[in-house]
Amino acid sequence: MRILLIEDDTVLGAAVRDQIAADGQSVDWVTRLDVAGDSVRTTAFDLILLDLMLPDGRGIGFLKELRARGDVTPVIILTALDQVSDRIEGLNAGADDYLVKPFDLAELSARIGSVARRYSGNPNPLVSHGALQIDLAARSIHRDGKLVPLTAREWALFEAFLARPGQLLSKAQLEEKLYAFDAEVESNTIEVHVSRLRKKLGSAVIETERGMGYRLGKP
Amino acid sequence: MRILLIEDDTVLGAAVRDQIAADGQSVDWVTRLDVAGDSVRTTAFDLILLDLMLPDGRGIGFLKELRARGDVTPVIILTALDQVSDRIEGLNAGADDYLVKPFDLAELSARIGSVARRYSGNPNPLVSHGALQIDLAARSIHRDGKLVPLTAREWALFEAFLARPGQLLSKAQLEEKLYAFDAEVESNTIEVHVSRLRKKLGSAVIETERGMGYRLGKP
DNA sequence: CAGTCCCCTTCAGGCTGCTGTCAGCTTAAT
DNA sequence: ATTAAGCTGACAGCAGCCTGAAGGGGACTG
Repeated sequence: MRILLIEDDTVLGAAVRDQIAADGQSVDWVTRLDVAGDSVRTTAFDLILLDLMLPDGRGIGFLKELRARGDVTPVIILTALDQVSDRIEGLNAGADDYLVKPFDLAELSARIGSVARRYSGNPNPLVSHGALQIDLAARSIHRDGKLVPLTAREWALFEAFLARPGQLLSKAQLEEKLYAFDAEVESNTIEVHVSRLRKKLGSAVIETERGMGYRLGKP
Repeated sequence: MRILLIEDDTVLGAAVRDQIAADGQSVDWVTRLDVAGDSVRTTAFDLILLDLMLPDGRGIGFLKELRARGDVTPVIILTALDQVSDRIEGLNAGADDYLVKPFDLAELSARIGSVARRYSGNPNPLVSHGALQIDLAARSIHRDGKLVPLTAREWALFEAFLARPGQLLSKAQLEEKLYAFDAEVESNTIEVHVSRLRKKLGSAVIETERGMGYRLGKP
């Protein structure tokens, strides 16, 4: 597991680094937020330990920025005792846990293990298709890392395409998928939903075969 | 949990008592050390909140005496003396934690929970989700540091979401979780419980996917 | 055993926003 | 150029969802 330690206190920093190393994890230790910013952009860490009082700014801002970019790397805040509001603010800003200085190194290990375990839970299998990442179990689609919410009908339609990638599907077939036998649709409903899907997922995702039907485009 | 509050300041004492009561704990409030001495001899408390400056002596002495008798009830010191020497003396005398006046009541709740946890065996791992801090083992949730009591059904429901954060869960799936196979629910029970959860935990916690189900919102 | 309290379920009314429909426009094929 | 086929903005209706209120029932107390 790769851990980023952001801490300007050299004594505490060294102690934490050694403790983590003793646990068999690898540590990158930086003492400034700007350096940390570079690190998280170039390396995918599994966990970030963040001190709140640093020479070049407050850690809260760093954390908020991180989350604003959509980064969900777990963060444990290390904070001194008298920063009550900071701690609450930290958790609200998206921290996963906090430790109050001075903390026990064994407790640090425990917290790291806890967070790691929480996040190593088997994630759902992801299907990639071009810029789209599809989590079938969660029914979520990310486009360029951003969540794209689909409505029920849109999902049903998109699922039909995903089930037969590259295969031509006539409107009649699609209607059959979307509407249990009995229901009747007498208009261009499929066209409308395809249009809505393309607007959300990108126009290249579904291709039109004039007179024949639709098919899922190549990634 | 039974808590003994030893504090001679009537304003602060009342505030602390109310806060603890709001957290669902029971409080005994005394203003003198001799009364406190009687209390600890007749009642088994789970936690003692101890002011250091009292009309009939210093709290440190009381604490030392307590420990000398082999009493290991956790003690949190409340002190206006923001002095390192006092803190150290308090901790050396056997205190488990301390709060410097004026302190945040939410912080007090958190500390109480923390101490309680420490003495209930290992510290339980805390899961943070936005403004929520969730103790899965203790089945307790703190929102902005304040305890939010959940009923059995509410917890079962919330747990289902926590198990698969971000994943879409249909009402059918949730019903399966809440009601062992046999039971039948023929109404909008899930909706009602979701509604109650949102009222307690914040409306953004659970998101509705119309026609498909619910999912745990992003922190 | 009566009394009390609180949780759970059910129901009903109100609201939201998805969905199907249509009209007018664009594109492709002949 | 003509025509068929597909695209898309707009909109009304309604299914699905939310929530306050009420009643039943279980657990606890005196």
